[in-house]
Amino acid sequence: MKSSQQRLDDIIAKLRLNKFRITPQRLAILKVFLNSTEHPSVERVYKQVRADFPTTSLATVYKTVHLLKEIGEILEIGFADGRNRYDGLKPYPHPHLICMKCKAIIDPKLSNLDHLTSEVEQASGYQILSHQLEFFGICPACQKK
Amino acid sequence: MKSSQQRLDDIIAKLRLNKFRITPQRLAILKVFLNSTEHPSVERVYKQVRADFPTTSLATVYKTVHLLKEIGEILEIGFADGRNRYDGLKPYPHPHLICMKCKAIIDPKLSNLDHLTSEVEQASGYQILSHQLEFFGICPACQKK
DNA sequence: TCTTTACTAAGAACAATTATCCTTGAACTG
DNA sequence: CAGTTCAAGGATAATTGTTCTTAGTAAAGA
Repeated sequence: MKSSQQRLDDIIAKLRLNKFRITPQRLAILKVFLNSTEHPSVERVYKQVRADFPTTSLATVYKTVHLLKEIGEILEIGFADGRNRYDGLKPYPHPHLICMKCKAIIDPKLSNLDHLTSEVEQASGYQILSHQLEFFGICPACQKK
Repeated sequence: MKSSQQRLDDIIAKLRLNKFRITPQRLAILKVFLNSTEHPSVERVYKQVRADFPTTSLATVYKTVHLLKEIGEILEIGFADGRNRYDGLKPYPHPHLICMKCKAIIDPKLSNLDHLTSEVEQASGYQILSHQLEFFGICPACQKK
């Protein structure tokens, strides 16, 4: 497991390489992602960043999220109602387990899905580039209520 | 495989049973779903229904979609950008294969996923109620271009 | 028939996201 | 270390997909 600091440095290098500027806002947003295990929403990131940079605008957060998504350093977890969430720790396709009550999102351990992907690829003729797998349920804490 | 007519009758019976009225608009919307293999969007359904009922409002389509979702007769396929699509032919969780270029959605053949679900359920303590699995790629037709 | 209730249409309202427009500042140049 | 330049930020308007509100209509029950 790469350290968070190492990862941050790598991303900064990648941004520089692609001629994107390293601004304090971008750094602040990036750090929120690299230190969150709870798959934050844009709103959540915005609030967190505002704590340190009170003048940051929501548009900047959206732009940065878009940028980070673009260079493949965060993963978007899409929802039907538009309340998207993001994963900055494992920015590659992997399953998520979502509590329908408290909206908590965790990463379940699960044997890998590569064989499924190639099964589908073979049968369909599609060239598969990515996938998304979500389980919806009730977490242990919410079950007790 | 149940016939489309049989399925329509069943849904009508279910609506009646739950004291929902059978209106011409609802029938028209329902028929669009039962005759579409292409996983239509709300907009698509709206256009189709307008052909027969030119005064129907978009809100009615949304409401009916919501209702049908509620009683479990259509499946919502959620997208991060809000362009949701629906499946009225197989209203239970099953994988989808989506072309990132032309947005076509098909149902790939795939061995079942129940073991995955129970694997996750065991490991996490969550009570899993549903899941969603999508593969993103390029369809054979779009690959040629 | 009268009454009640559910439903529809239309447009307003909403929330998440994106675009616009002007200003600022990161990073390259000399 | 300035000076310059263009990408990025801030504020806010616009857009998009969806839901709510209101008033009118039609169906079912008394």
